[in-house]
Amino acid sequence: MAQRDTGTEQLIKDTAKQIFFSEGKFHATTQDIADAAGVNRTLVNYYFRSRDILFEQVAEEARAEMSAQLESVFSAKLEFKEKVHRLITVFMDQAIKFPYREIYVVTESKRTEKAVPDEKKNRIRKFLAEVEEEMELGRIKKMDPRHFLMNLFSLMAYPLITTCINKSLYNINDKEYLKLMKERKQLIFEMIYQ
Amino acid sequence: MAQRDTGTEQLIKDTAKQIFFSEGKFHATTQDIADAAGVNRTLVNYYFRSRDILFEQVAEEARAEMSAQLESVFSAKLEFKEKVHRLITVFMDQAIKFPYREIYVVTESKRTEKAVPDEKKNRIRKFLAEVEEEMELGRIKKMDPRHFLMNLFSLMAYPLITTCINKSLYNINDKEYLKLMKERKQLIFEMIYQ
DNA sequence: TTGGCGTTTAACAAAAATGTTAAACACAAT
DNA sequence: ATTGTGTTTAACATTTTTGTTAAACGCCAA
Repeated sequence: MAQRDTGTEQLIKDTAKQIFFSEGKFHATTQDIADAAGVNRTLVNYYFRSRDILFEQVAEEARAEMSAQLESVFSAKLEFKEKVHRLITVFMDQAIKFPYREIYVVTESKRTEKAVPDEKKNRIRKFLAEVEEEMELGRIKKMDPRHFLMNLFSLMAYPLITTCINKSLYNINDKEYLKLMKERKQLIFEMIYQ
Repeated sequence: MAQRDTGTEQLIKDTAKQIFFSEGKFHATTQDIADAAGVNRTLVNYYFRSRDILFEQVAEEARAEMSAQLESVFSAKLEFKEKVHRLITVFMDQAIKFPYREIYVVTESKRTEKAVPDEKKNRIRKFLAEVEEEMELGRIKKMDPRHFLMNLFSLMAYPLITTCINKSLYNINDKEYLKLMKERKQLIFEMIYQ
C-alpha cells in the first residue's frame, strides 16, 4: 500500500497543540486550527472524523506526554535530591513551551469525566514515600508529602499560566520573562530544599 | 418610574460566574447559563444585548473583585508580616470559592487584549518595595521580589485549579480536599516566612 | 379597572460551526 | 500512459448557537 503520509494529520495535531497548550486559546474552532495550519478545514474531518475526536486525541496525547515525562524522572536511578532537580528542569522546560497544557487537560478531563489511572496513582504514591523518607532524614521540612508535591508543581506551573498578566504587571518583554522563568529553576530548588 | 428589578439580571451574572469561576466550564453557552439559572435564554439578550457583552462584563467584575480584595489588604495599616498573613487568608478563601476566576480573566483578557491598568501596577510596585524592605531586614529570604510574589500566588492558586486531578490522584473527597486547602494557609505562610 | 411599563416568553431569523459528499488532484506502481 | 489509492478541495447540508421581534404577562399607579 502506498501510505503516502503527507504529514498533514500530524500538522493538524501539532497546530492544535500550539493553539491550546502554548497560546491558551481554548475557544479555538476547527476553522481556526485549519487556518493556523494552512490547510483546508475539511481535512480535520478527513483525518479525525470529528472535532471532538481531535480534541480528545490532543488531550490524550498531552496526558501521555506529561506522564512519560514524569515517569522518566520518577523511575530514574538517582538520589532523591537529584530527582527533584531533574524534575524541575524537565517540567519547567515543558511548562515554558506549553504553559496551558495542564489546564487544557483539566478542563477537557472534566468534560469527559476522565479519572486518573491507577498506574499514575501508584507512581505518585511511590514518590510520596520517597518524599516522606527524605523528611525523616531531616533533609526537607516535614509536612504532609501531598503538600510538598503541590508546592513543587505550583511553583513551577503557575507563573507560566499567568505569563501575560505578569509581563504587563512588571512591564517586561518576552525575553526578560523567559530569563525570569529560567531563574526559577534554581530558586524553586532552593525553596523546596532550603 | 417603577424599576421593578426582579433580580434576574444579577441571577444571570451570578450563574455565569458560578459556571466559569467555580466549575471551570469555559465552553458554556448562553443556553447552558440560562438553564443553570432557570430562566429563558432570551433574557440574556434582553439584559446584556449579546453573549460577548455578558462574558466581558463578568470578566470586568471579576477583575474589579480581585482588585478590591488585594487593595483592601495592600492598603491596610499593618506590619508587613501581618499583611501577608491576611493576604493568604483573603485570597485562599476566594480561591476556594472561585478557583478558575483568574484563569478565566487571563484567557478573556487575551481575547480582548486587555492590559493591566497603571493603578494596579503602582499598587504592586509599592508592595514589591515593602517586600524588598522586609528582605533587607533579614526577615525573609533575599530574592527578586517579583519571584516572591509569584511564589506566593502560585502556592495559593494552583492547587485549587488542579483540584479535580488531585482529588482523583490522592483518592480524597471534597471535604478532605477542603481541609487540605485550609491547612495550606498556615503552611504557605510558614514556607514564605520560614 | 385600566393603562403603562418593565419583564418574560415563544416563534422566528441569522449566523457560526461542524459534518458530508463527490469530484479533482497527485503521486506511485504497473 | 494508465490505473489505483491516498489526499485535497469545494459545494452543500446539518446542527448548534446566537440574535430579533412581537405578543403575552404581571405588577403598580392613576
